[in-house]
Amino acid sequence: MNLKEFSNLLGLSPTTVSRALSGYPEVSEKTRRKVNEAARIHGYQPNLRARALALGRSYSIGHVLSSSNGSELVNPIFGDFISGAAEAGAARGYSINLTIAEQSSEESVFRKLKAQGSVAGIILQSPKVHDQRIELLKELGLKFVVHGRSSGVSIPYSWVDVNNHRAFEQATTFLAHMGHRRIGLINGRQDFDFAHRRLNGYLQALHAAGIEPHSDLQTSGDMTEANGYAAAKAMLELESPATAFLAASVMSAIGARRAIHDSGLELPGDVSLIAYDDDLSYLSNRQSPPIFTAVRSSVREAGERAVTLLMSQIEGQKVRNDQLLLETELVVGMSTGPRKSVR
Amino acid sequence: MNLKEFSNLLGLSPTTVSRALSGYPEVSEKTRRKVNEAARIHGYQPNLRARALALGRSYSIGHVLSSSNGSELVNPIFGDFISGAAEAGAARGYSINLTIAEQSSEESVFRKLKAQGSVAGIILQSPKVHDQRIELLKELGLKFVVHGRSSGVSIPYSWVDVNNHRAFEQATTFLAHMGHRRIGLINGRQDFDFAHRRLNGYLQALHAAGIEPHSDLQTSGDMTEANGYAAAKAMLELESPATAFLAASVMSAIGARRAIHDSGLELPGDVSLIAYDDDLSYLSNRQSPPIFTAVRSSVREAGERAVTLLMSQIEGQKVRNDQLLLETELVVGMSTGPRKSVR
DNA sequence: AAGCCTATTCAAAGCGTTTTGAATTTCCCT
DNA sequence: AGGGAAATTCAAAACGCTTTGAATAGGCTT
Repeated sequence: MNLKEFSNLLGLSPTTVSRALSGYPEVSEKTRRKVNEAARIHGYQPNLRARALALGRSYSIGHVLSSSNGSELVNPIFGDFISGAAEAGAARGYSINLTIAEQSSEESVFRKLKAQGSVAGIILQSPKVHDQRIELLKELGLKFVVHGRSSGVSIPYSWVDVNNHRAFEQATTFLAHMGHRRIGLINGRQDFDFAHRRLNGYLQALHAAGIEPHSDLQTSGDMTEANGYAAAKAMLELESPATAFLAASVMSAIGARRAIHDSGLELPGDVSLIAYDDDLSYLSNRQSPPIFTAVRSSVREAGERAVTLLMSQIEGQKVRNDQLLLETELVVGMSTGPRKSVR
Repeated sequence: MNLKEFSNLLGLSPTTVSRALSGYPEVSEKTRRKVNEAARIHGYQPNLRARALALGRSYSIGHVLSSSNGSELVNPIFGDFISGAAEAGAARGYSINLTIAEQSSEESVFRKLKAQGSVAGIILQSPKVHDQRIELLKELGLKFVVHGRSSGVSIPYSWVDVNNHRAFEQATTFLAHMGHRRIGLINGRQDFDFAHRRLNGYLQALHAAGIEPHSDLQTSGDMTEANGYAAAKAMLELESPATAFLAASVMSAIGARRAIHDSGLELPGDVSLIAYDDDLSYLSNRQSPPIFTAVRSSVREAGERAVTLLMSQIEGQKVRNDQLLLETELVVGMSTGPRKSVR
């Protein structure tokens, strides 16, 4: 059923019906009630495609997954992030439009999104260091919010990020205070901006504690269980092995834990371990006490915040460059303890 | 730039230009080349909203996440599944339209999707036993494919599913052949159909091996690390403890592994463990030998297959009820071994 | 070169909304 | 009762595309 049919049914003009449904003031209370009632009964809903065309805007938020020739891994935080984003969007009648693109064709996908007018705005996730996409989106005039920041990009843009620097500085300091001096960093991939910032936080804390950084004690790679295992294993087999670890995700922490057990060591008796905890719903570290001592920030919340920021940009008239820095919370769990004196 | 402007630029009518771009035969090769060239140069792309309206159909595939009052966990397989789905969709110019709804309002979301004509079809995930949504979608006349099946739904519908029954039967039999008779099942939530089928496969294998099932050795719950831990822990503390486990996901298997270590036992020396492996990209069990012995089927592939099936339903004229049963592969890894004679 | 058929191109209508500007109704005051 | 302002309602245009049915150009045949 379309608007014309529906308004005929009521003996009203399409104009009035449309206005009644959209809550415009120039329609009498009586007819508004009548219209709403009838809409409910007959199940009439304006066709979204026509509406989008007439209004010249779309009610969806774009998100482009990058597949980089199929080999790249799906971001483990994607599910929680997008669920938060979808929730915040749904509250204002927006849905998420998901596309996938190889890295090489990502630019053309953005251009297409712009030309086709299929999205009202875009959420950009996991930016690299000096991420090209930010400049591209600005240039295209698309509204967007970045989840994370990109060092080296100088133009202003909206973002929501966690204070990764501070989180890792704090975690490192915590370990140093417990007497650890051989602290292994199991970081995410170096080309991602957040990993870059985490490394800096780690280094700064080491410096403050008067500890010499060692390249043997720093690795980076995909945040998988397997990589966490391999990294920790290697650092435990050093001549002067690590006595504590800092893992960039609970997943790598789990791998590190396996390496520790495999080496016949105990957690936290022999070795300490702090994880960065995205508070993923399927990987909860919220029991009390938490399994892992962790610096925690909910990625689901970040998704909500990012979309909320995007909304205000879409619905407001002028381009804004809002920025939101979320702080992590240090939760002490069962994976850290003082350094064993003898080893 | 819109079609009218663009065609003026070329000195052609909108009709011809539109046809040239869509590859219709009644336009000369020469003008087609000219049009395509110009489109490339000026970056013209037909507005998708207008196109969708004119064509009366949309180029997106709906997926409704259920949030059930915020407490429900994001499905851990969601990321990989949707990435596969998006990839298969992108190949044919479709994108994924993501909405979130509380369980109570899910029905109205589907109705809205239908009335607003915003999607060409729907992917339904993780059906419950006797899932109401299937009948609803049929009734609404929406095209859809279910990832999984729903026992108790008798009307025909399209689905892509893994042979969960056979997978768990096979895994259980494998353990039984190694001498295990106290095999603990750490299952997913019982209301999900797949968990139901897995239980049946497990029971059937026990029966075939002449092993009496025991309710102490069967748990079900969210497939998290924490639940895997708790379940395994409890089964190891029984008077006559489990000597082997069957975990419904790698995540719960990781929890079970922690429980095993916590109890001072060795894997696979003292206890064996088989996981159901969705082949998630961030939770890879693909090293050789694999960490866990597992029954494996890629959920990413399932996403691709589901969308492919949906496409043929959308683009074909008649409603089809295609069904695709994927088999799992048993991979032997480092977590299983013969039952220890003494214990 | 005229005539006819086919290959191209075009003008206009339609998709289902929203919105502008005009027309109508209602209400109140004198 | 008549007039004017305010409150409602309406007809028609617009959004940017696709497609129908008509018109024109082009190519062959005689």
